[in-house]
Amino acid sequence: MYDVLRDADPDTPPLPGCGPVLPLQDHDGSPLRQQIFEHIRAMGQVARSDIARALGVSAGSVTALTAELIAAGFLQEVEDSPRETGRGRPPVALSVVPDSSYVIGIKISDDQHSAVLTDFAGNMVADSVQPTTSPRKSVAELLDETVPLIDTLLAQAKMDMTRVSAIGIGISGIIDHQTGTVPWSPLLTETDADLGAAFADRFACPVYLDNDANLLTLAELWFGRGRTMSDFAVVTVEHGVGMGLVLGNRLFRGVRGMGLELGHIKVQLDGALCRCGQRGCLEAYLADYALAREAATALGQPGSQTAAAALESLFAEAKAGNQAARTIFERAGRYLSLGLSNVIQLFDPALIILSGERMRYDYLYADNVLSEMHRLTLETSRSQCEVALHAWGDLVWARGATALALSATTSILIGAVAP
Amino acid sequence: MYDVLRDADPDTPPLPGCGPVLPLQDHDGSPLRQQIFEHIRAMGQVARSDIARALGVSAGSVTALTAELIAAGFLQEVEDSPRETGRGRPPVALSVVPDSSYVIGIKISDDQHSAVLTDFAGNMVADSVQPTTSPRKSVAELLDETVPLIDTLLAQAKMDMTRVSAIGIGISGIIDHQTGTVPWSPLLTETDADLGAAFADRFACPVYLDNDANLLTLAELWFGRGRTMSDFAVVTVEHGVGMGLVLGNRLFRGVRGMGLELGHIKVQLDGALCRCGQRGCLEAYLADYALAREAATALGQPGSQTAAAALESLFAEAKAGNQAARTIFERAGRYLSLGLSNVIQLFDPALIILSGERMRYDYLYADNVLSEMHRLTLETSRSQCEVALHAWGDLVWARGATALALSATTSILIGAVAP
DNA sequence: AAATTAATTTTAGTCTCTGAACTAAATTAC
DNA sequence: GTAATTTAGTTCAGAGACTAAAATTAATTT
Repeated sequence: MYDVLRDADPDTPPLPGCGPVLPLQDHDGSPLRQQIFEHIRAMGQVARSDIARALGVSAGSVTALTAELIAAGFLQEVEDSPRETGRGRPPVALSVVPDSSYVIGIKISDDQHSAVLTDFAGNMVADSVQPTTSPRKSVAELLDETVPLIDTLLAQAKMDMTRVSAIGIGISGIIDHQTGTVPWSPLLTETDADLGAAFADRFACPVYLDNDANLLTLAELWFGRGRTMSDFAVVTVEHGVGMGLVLGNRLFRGVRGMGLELGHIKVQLDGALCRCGQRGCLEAYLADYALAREAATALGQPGSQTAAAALESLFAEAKAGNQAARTIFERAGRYLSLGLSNVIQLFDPALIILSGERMRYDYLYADNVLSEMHRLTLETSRSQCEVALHAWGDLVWARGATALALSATTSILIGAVAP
Repeated sequence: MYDVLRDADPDTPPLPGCGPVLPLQDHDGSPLRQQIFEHIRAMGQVARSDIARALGVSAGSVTALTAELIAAGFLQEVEDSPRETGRGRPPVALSVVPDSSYVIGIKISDDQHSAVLTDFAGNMVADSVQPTTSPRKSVAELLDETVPLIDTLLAQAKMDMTRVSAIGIGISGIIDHQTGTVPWSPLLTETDADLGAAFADRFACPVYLDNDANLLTLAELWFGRGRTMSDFAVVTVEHGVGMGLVLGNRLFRGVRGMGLELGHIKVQLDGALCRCGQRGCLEAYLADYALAREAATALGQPGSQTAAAALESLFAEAKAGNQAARTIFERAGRYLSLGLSNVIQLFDPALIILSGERMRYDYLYADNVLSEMHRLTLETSRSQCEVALHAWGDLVWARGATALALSATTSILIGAVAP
């Protein structure tokens, strides 16, 4: 019933290119030059005539604008002609010049930081991971920790910072994407930290910030299943319960940029205690610490072990047939159904992607969770919501951060190409 | 604590004009001609120079485009100059020619239909109400019932259909705004009724359809508090619990046009039975039939009376000090808090308007509902959500329907003005 | 080799909107 | 009362972004 996606799925050859494949419904804002560039990157390679047809613009415009982009070094003609079948003059495919620009994506975590270097065509060129000791630190300490991370990355690709156009950074907490500030994060000792500016200063490079859930959503939009969907939701269950939403190929960040806190919608009056201090939050029934708490009670496990370890042993117990352990997962599964059903009821997406690194607790992602979700949802026949499970490697977040940097960098660089 | 708005509030003189006052953030799509027209209508009357400043366009463009619109009969210069204070040449205000076009808004209900005639400047010119006997009928019967409704309306304004440019219709149920079809409605015997086409045929006029909650939201956006807010949510508690959302001055209808079913989000696993057949829906704790059901149980009232009557006597009992009646309202109030808190958590609006005709059960709209809502919400200091209570007359829905027709008609008529 | 087909390129506009110069109508300074 | 000052509105050449249609190029058929 679930549509399970894995990174190295052999039977689904990855689409060429990166970024959303479908055109924006509302693509008035961006000039045609940028639309053409983004279409070429999304398709991997396309001929001018196909671009004209796909975007519904005249061939003359495509010739003129691609000529500018070729002259500026962002596009190139592909030598070997891919299509030999046609009758008339063979099309000449265009593609993005990969090393016309690079971006770095960084994910800050409590136990390790990861980084990815991506070229302008969206190819992952290098990656590095750096363990960290203290989960919570000052901005200055964080900056110092990031230097070797980026050094390793650049050394791997035999590059230096001068060719990097932007850095995207993901960190959990309350993030103000607009200003690049962090009102609060569990990983920082400061509040209202001007993290974006601090990084921009240190690395002399534009910096873009966002939270985990949005990064994951961008990763789906740029590199995953979401590329062929212009509207979808992403739900992730990890330390907390997060959600992201894409509307018309664009990340929706909530009216004032702080919405989509799926983990803290209330699913029970006076319900279970959440780490946010309130009661009845969805997260309090579903996140790792919630299950670990129940494991400690039901199985008499010591409360001293980490949430991850408690969860592992709870999972093993359930697998071994322990009924109490199973009940814990089952209840969590029912609450997941309820949460997903509420997402469908409010946003009516055509697709929900359950994404993240730990999508592997069968009990949580069993078929009956899905059927319970549909049972809890008022759906007209035409609008059954599809649900896909996408287990990524641990570099997803950093890749999502490169998508963030890439999309911002693209409009700047391509917008600056003069006629 | 609540910001209570009433239609005839003496201390808040109504803003002139109609429609959103704030410009669209993303107003690339509409040509400048339409932007100028809509700005003039929103302001009631403005001088050309003010338009240029407000929209950030050159004065030359404003002169040229307004000249076209004046020639086409949509705009006029206002004779008496309103501002006498300035130094230089006095500005000449422009305003919409009210009778350049008219639209009709119709609300279909179970017990009565109402209609409003609005001129192109947004003024309500006439209204009529027609009782109906059977709550559920065929499209053909509905059409027949609508004829006298519209006849009365036109007679009142001494007009005929030839001057009406569009009809907006609101009906409860599952409405497909795009196609004008009604997959299901409690007021129709047919399913998948092509209601829009049927009306368009009968009245020889473009017809636009939408559901109650969206109409109410449009009424707020065009004529109410929402005019000065480009992003807000509307929540209404009537027969059911409805919700509407405005993002960037535009009505957000959910990804596929069927979302925002706030009444059917689940707030309790295996909770109270909802009329949709499922359990634990917010509506099952909050809508009139839910309260009436509890009233029947707690007060031993006969189940035979209407929900409205049961609710009235329950309210009277509560007012008189009946503890059981009070408890019913109190619990409903807590669930309202919970529902509002979930709206804030997911959408993060700056304002929620509690709107509708029956905003008068103090117990439901008491200050402690509001404080409970804030208590249930994770809010950073900068983003406290404001809540306003807006009690409209029973023509709100029909007025909202005129807004629907007006916005569609405007782009057609103004777009057709040739240079 | 000529006809046909399809992909680009060129060229001559069209549309929309801006910017700067110019006119119009009032107030204020002397 | 007249000139300087201010603000509103008008005119018009032209930039920028595209389009439409003719011209060119390069292959496939016949």
